[in-house]
Amino acid sequence: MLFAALDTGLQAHLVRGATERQFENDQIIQQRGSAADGFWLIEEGSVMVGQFMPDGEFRAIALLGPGDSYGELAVFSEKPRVVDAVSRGKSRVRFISARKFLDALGNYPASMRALLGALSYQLQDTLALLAGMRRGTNPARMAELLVNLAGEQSGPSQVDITQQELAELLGVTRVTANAALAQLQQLRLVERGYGSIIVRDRDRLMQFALS
Amino acid sequence: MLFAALDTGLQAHLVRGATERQFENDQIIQQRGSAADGFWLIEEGSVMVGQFMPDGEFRAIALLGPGDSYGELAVFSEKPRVVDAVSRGKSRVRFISARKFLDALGNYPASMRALLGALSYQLQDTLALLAGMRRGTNPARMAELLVNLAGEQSGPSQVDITQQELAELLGVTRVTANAALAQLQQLRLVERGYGSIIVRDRDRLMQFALS
DNA sequence: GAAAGAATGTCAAAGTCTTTACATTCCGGC
DNA sequence: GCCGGAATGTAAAGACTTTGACATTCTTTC
Repeated sequence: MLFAALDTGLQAHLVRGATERQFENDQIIQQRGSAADGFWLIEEGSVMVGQFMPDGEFRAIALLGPGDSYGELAVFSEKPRVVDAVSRGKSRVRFISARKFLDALGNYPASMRALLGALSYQLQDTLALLAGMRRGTNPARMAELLVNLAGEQSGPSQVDITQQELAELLGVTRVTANAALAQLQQLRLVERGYGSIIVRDRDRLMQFALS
Repeated sequence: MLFAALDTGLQAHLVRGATERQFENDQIIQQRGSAADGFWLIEEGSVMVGQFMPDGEFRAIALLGPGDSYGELAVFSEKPRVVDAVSRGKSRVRFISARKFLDALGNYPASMRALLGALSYQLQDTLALLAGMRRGTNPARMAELLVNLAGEQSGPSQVDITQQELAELLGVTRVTANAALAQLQQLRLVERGYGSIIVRDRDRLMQFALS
């Protein structure tokens, strides 16, 4: 995330001057097409970023949690926002205004360089994702997604997410997501729960994703 | 492209100090995983950027032409390159070394800010593409691709590209690409040629892509 | 603890894409 | 002008995904 790339002094300065806001479940935080007057920093809860299609379908891009930021891109590019953001459950976020941010950034040239690096890294990552998108079977893509969601720890861990949300992140239907999970469960890599997935063996799951 | 975002004085300075190189058809210009010691600026010909999959299949990401640059991302992020680049026909490119570039960039703070903007814009664009690409029928995705390739002019225009290359850009087989083109042709939106596609009506094609 | 809502499990039909294969058409070089 | 390689056109079988539908299980809320 980009906010994390900033100088810690700058981070603290921005957080101090930022207003806090709360959002309820399914409440829309930012809408596609709106002007970019700032960006958000998640303090508590989680936010789903994606696009609502004309037919009402939601295509998710990322699931963000505490410490993650979003909406900076539109600030830098000075273009309207291209994604919608929806609160997932209750969430508490800080809004950092564009003007304040850009003004302060001028005093931290090193952070500007760091931002360039972080942005480039993320674009590289996204381009690689774009190329590899249709590669691999659905269970393999699901495995990769779960590895990312499970985080760093190598032991068993629980990911609180519905199959519908997993399907939206993969861009498939719930039926397909369920079938993929069933296959991973048969291999004893994960276990399906109600509103959660337990990752039994992160290492083997990652290996499966690459096959 | 990012190079175009730089100050014209800086552009000229970089081009002067850059070595020129020629590549033959299908020659590999940069390989995934290699270190980023600089970036390329296309002067003549065109370059296909993408990834070679383990099974030898090529998954294309973008088709670049004269004036376009690539390879800057790895320079900024200081990570290995994530994409392969292959010359399409003969091409002439300039190699701009990373050290020279980063040194010079320090003297142009405004260009640094412009780069942030350009990078953000491109990441926004790619993210939107990622969300949109995941679904939509193949003819619609083909229509969108052709609109991008055809460029700005609204009259009929010819795109010199094979169906195999179009298929690689979409991530489908040639059979599917051909079927999609056939459907677009039936609607009189495009015309299939030998090694080229004629875009008959760019506006209606764009409209079709969004349906 | 009963009811309502949310989430999961499953099935079958319909549609789409890939794979494999082969025929045809176009273009450049001799 | 002919020939060979490159590119396109097409067909059929098989695999996978979506759609629509319905049953079941789990959780929360009165």
